[in-house]
Amino acid sequence: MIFTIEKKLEGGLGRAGILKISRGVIHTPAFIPVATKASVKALTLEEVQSLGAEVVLANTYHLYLQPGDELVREAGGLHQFMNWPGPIITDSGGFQVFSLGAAYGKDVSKITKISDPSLLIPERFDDSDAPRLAKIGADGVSFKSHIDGSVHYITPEKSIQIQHNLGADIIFAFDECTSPSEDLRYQEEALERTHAWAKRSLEEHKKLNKENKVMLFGIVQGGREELLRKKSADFIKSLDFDGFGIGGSFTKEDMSSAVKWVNEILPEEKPRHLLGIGEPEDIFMGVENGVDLFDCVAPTRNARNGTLYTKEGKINIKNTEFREDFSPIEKNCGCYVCSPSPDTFAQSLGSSLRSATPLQKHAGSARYTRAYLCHLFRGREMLAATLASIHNLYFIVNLVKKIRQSILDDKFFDFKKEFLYTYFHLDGQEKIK
RNA sequence: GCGUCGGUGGCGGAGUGGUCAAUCGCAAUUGACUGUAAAUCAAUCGCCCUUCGGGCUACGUAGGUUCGAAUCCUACCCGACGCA
Repeated sequence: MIFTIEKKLEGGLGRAGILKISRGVIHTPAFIPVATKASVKALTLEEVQSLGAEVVLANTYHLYLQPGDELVREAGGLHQFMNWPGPIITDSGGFQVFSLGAAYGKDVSKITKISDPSLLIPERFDDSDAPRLAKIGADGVSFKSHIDGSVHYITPEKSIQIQHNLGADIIFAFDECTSPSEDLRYQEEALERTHAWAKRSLEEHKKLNKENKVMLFGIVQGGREELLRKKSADFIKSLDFDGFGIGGSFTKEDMSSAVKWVNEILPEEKPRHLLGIGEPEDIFMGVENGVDLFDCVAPTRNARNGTLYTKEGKINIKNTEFREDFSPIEKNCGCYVCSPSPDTFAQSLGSSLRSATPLQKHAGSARYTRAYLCHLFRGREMLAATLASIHNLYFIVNLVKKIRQSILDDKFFDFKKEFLYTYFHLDGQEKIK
C-alpha cells in the first residue's frame, strides 16, 4: 500500500491524496458505498462502478452468518464471489456490538438527535433486562443471530480470521462502538477493551498476513470525551496499523470535535477512515478535519426509502408535489437516471419496427423523471430502489470527488460555502462553521 | 312478482342494544433514516374549536321502540342470488 498526499488544506488537517493498493487506486477523500452482505442493495456492481465508486465496504458479521466466511473463501474470496475486482474493505463487526447490543430496540443510532448530550441518560441505567442480540464478555462478544437465533462468540482473533477468509484488501480491528448514553466510567472501561482488542487483532493479523497483501486499520474510540479520544488516538497510533478508523456514535456537535482531536494526533502519512459517516455536511466537516475515507449506508438506505439528494437539499420523492413533476430529480445531474438516453437507444429499439416514433423529450430531458420515480415508489416497483440508489450514490460519490478537486484547486472553503448555502437554503445570514 | 341474504368512514371489511367517530387491512398525508435486524419504521387519517379536552354530524333513506340504536321493529330505495 502506498498513500501519497497530493495537496494539503492550508492551515488545516484536510488533504487530497492517492491510496494505491494492489487491486486499484483510491483517490482520497473518497466515498465508499456499503455492500454489507456482498451486495450494494438494489445495484449491480457494474452500476456501482460506473457511477464512479472505486471501492466498496462489506461486513464481517453479516457475511460470517450468511453465507459463511468459509464459503466465501471457497468461492475464491469476496472479489470473485461478488464480482468486484477493485478494492474491498470489510468492517470488523464492531459496529454490530453496538447496533445489536446497547442500541438494540432503542432510539439511539450512529447519530443521536439530542443536541445536548447531558440530556442523555447521565448515568448508566440498569437495562440488563432489555433484550439485546449482542452481549459483551471478557474476551469478546456473544451475538444471537438475528437470522436464526443461534449464538456466536466473536473475539478479535475470530473477527480477523473471518476477514482474512473473506479476503478483503483493507480490514478493521474488532472494536466496541459505544452508545453516547453510557457514562464516563463505562466509556473508559470500553476503551480499555477496544485497545486490548486492537492489540489482539493486530497479532492475529500478523499471523495470517503472510503474503503481506492485506492492510489492517486500527479503530479509535473514546466517545465524546476529549481525554479519552486523545488517549485512544495516542494508543492506536503506537501500534503498527496501516491506517485508522474513527468510530463511535455521536451527536452532530460531538462529531467534529472528536474527529479533530483524533486527527491532530494520528500520523499524517497514514489514511484515516471516518466510519459510517456520509451526510454531505458531515463529509465536508470530515474532510476539513483530515478524513480520507467515508462509508455510509445513508445514500442507499435513503434511496430505498424515497429520500433523494439534490443540490438544493433532500426531497421525499413519494410526496404529492412530485406526482406530476416531469423534470429530472436534479437538473444537470450527470447520473444515469437524470441524464438523457442517447438517441441510439431509441433507434436500436425502433429498428425492428417500421415506423418507430422517437420519444418526445421533455425540457431537461432526463431518462427518468420525478413523476416516474414517484410512481415507481407508490407502486412499490423494485426499479424505484435501483434508480434512486444510482442517483443518490452518484450524488455523494461525486460530491466527494468535487470536494477533492476543490482541495487541489485551492477552493475548498469557497466550494463548501457555496454548496452548503444552496443545500440548506441559507439566506446568507447564517454562518457556516 | 315472490323469497333469501346484504347495504358501515376513499376502498375492502369488523362490529349485531350502552365502554363506537366506530377494531383491522389498503389507499392517502407527512416525517424519520449516518461502520444496513431497514425495498423499513413512525405519526396523522369525519367536521369544527386553541392542545388537554370539548362540541357537532354520521353506519342506504324515512319513521318508530328504548333512559340509550350502526346494532331491535316498520316502510321504502338499492344490490346479489334463487324461484316464477
